[in-house]
Amino acid sequence: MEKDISSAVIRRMPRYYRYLEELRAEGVDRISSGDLSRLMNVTASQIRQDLNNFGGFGQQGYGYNVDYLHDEIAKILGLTRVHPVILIGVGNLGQAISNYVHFSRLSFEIAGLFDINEKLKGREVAGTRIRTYDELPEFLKSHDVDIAALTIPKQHAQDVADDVIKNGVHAIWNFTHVDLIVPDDVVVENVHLSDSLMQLSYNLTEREAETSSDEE
Amino acid sequence: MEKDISSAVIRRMPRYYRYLEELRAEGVDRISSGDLSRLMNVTASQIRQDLNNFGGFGQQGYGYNVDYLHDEIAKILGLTRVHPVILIGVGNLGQAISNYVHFSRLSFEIAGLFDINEKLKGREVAGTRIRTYDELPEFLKSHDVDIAALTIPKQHAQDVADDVIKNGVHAIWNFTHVDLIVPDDVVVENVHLSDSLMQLSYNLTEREAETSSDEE
DNA sequence: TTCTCTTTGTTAAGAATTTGACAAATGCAG
DNA sequence: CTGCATTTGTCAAATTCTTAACAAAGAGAA
Repeated sequence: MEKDISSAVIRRMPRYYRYLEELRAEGVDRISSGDLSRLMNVTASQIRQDLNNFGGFGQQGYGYNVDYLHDEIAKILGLTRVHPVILIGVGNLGQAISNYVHFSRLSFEIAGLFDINEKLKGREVAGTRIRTYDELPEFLKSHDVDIAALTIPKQHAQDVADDVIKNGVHAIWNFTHVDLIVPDDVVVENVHLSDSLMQLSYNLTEREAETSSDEE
Repeated sequence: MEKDISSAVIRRMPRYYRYLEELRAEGVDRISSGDLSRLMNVTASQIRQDLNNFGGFGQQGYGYNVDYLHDEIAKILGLTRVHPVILIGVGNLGQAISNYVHFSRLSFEIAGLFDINEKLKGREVAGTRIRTYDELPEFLKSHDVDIAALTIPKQHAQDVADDVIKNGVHAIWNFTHVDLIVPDDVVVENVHLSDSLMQLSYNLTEREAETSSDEE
């Protein structure tokens, strides 16, 4: 692409996409940045600025065509093709994520499930049978895999990351509570549930402090 | 507290906390912002700046005492008391989250589990029996609940949020794919898995574009 | 104790992000 | 077809966030 887009912008794109899906489902066929800004609770200026990083999708005096903008954002986000995902660690969270990926109408599909626990071998989750971890290298040689989701204890996280990277995976969806060290050409997206919960705890604690001191 | 702390700072605090836990577990008893910066891959300046929002926890010529700083951050994040959590929607994800909260060594405990599905009634997850959704108001009257985790289909999200708020809950951990509309005195923390996956997809797509064009 | 080295807290500069403003383009009513 | 109303794309100002720099404080060696 052209320029480097700021990560602040990228973080907001999926949200735009969600709202456009919603609007499309409701049969709305055009929307102005002003209306969208009221809906999403952001400034209209930010919406226009964000979208213009990728091109002029709107039209003066008209606004944005919902279908068109939706599809353009899908292209931007790389959702126009299906991304095969493997998931490693089929515990509670792993199963939940597998089902989530499997059933969501997103552009991702479960290509394989792996677990260190031999007892799980052969069992099916989200329509896919579980393989043992030692089948992983072989599997990655014969299958095109875009993303590895890591839902394993943090002790193994870095080792498993190293393994999948060594076998050609370039994107990791990391649910473990550690920050992975990876080469420059590998992208990592963290879902740190504990961090999220701690932030909530902070905000809750703040709220209580404010409420009790009767506000300023 | 004193001033309003920027949300950029708050987002980073749980990460500091994680690293301090790790250091403490390793028996390290002091650390300088410089060493921590190398470990965490952020600037030392940012670490000092961030911490100083809350007070001077370090000492010139010495650095920070790991135990002390750990405990101070725990206080800041509101982790020094146990937060009772109810969870609504005991599907795959709900069970995973329940177990996660139950087994993690964090300051949160599952106080109740609720599901609309009558068939689940009485079953146990993470050591807690599942109640039906209509027991919720009664339950909230007799129990002190800090946080409601929502792991339900997005169609019900806003209604359920309204219900728990009406019954006195002030913090929502939202796993649904919609943005909730809540009063000013209610805090919401979103875990939007789909957004996260889309960001990963974007970064992966970008990476591929860069690689194929042989870089600049 | 004294001197040197380390390291913080803090101020200020620099960078990035967000918001505001408006000219130019287009829609739409009459 | 004309003219007013709408709305974008973009430039500039304002704000927020990050990094750099350094004086002051204390650690630790001799």
